[in-house]
Amino acid sequence: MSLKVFNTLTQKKEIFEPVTPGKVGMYVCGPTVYKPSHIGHAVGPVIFDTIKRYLQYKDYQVTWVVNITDVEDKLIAEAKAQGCGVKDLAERITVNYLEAMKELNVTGIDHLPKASEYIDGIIRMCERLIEKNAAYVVNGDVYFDITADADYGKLSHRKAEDQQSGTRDLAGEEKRNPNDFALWKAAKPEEPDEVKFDSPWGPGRPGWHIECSVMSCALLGETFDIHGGGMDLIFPHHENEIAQSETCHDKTFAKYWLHNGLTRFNTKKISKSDAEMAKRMNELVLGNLLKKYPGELLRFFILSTQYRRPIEFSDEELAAKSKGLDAFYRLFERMERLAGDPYAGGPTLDELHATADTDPEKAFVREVLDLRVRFLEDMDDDFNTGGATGTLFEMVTAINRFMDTQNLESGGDDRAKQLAAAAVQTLRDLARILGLFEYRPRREETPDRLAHELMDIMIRVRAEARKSKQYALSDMIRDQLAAAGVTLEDRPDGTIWRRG
RNA sequence: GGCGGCGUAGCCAAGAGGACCAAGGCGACGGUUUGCAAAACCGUUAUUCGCGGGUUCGAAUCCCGCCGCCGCCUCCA
Repeated sequence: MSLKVFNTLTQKKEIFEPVTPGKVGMYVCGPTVYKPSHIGHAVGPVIFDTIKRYLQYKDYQVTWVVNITDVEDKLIAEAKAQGCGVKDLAERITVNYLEAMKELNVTGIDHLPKASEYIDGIIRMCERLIEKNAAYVVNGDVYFDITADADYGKLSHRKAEDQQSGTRDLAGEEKRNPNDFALWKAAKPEEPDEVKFDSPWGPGRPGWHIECSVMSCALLGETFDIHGGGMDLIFPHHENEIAQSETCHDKTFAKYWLHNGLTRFNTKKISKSDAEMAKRMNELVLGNLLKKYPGELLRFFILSTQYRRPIEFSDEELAAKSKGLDAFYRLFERMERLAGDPYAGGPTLDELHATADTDPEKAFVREVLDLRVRFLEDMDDDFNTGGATGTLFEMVTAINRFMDTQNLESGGDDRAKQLAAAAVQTLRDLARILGLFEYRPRREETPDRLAHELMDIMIRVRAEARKSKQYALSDMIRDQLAAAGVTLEDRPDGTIWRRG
């Protein structure tokens, strides 16, 4: 099996072969840190974190870079509006972003370079492009001349002359071509000193695209494997990165371009600059969502579809996904009752494979192993996490069925239990690739000890009532607990309770 | 106007020429189990893949033409 990835550049699925065998460099455009991140910003990190996990599973050594753009027009405007420093604002929003990443179990980022820390490199790249006659200086601004790049437009598959010119006048008279873009912007007198950097062209700051070219080159080299980001970045951002990097180095910039679909809300793309959307942004800000929903649920929600598709965000859909996740948590709880540990260790399914002796055991092992193959085939097919999560559900059903038919709760033999535990391990090994079920379920906050003791008493009293067939009483207890948000389950090995 | 994406059951979502009279999840409805529930399991819920043509022995999958939704072309993950 070989991994195939959809490359925006060629618009085809291609077999993945890294530039250097065994190693993968991956760069993903991160946030401009001027306002708190919303759910749409989580999609990229979650999917690329999963991609990194899968590449590591396939034994690649992966270096993942996510940039932080901390010098930019919007930051300056927002800092002014808030009456704080640009740097102060950037740091605050960055911390907020990283907290959300942690909750989403995005753990794979190796480098988080900030544009403000690469000013020297940015200036050097500008100089190099000017030397190569691919850039020109006008009144302290430096522009890239797109006619210097014969391939310009190859990523977004568009020709500059076919484009409708923007409604906004971008001081176009300074530029030779309307599509030329700023590599360096001269400082304006009213801007704060902290965003004025010295350069050969006078004080100023980097244009929007160049920091990615410089930082990716510094950390991953002139050519690297995967460049990712949201679909909305294809043009002009990524197109311009390619133009300046390839013109500067005369080398391929990134081999594979992966773009995730955009998140919608009421069928429209989530955007901070959309007025209607801005009104409801509180519902979409990651910090708020994470107070309402576990990070694992948001991650699962994002991964339950193929990353190139748009995702429609809604509370209803999240509630449905949450029900789905519960099936996994219940299986782990069931395992815990059987083995004392939801994530019980022991021999793996591969080790037990040869020793399964009865037909049901053999069929069970076979089924789980086949599902593992399907999971990996799905992941090999352009990281089809939607299909992969489907096989995980099928695994849950297979394991539950095996537990049922082998009567594991009312005795059952030890080797059947061992097989069930090994199957749960297999399930978790795969889920780990998706960044799921790595930790003990946290779906309900730990109730205090008193609650536990009271529930124990309640359950014992109800058991007595049931023993003497006083069902009216036992049902009353159950109904009233249900009304209080506690569900009882009478199982062969005793009654358990849970919230919700 | 140019470029790109999407349209599969009530909802979400895999499948991208034959193993598909289309995975899986949520929901709904039956059944097993249970004192009754809950949970779990089993079954039913798309003879059909936006619409119309075409290519092919064969199409949800390829081609052409429509229709609808969305994105980019201006800051955006």
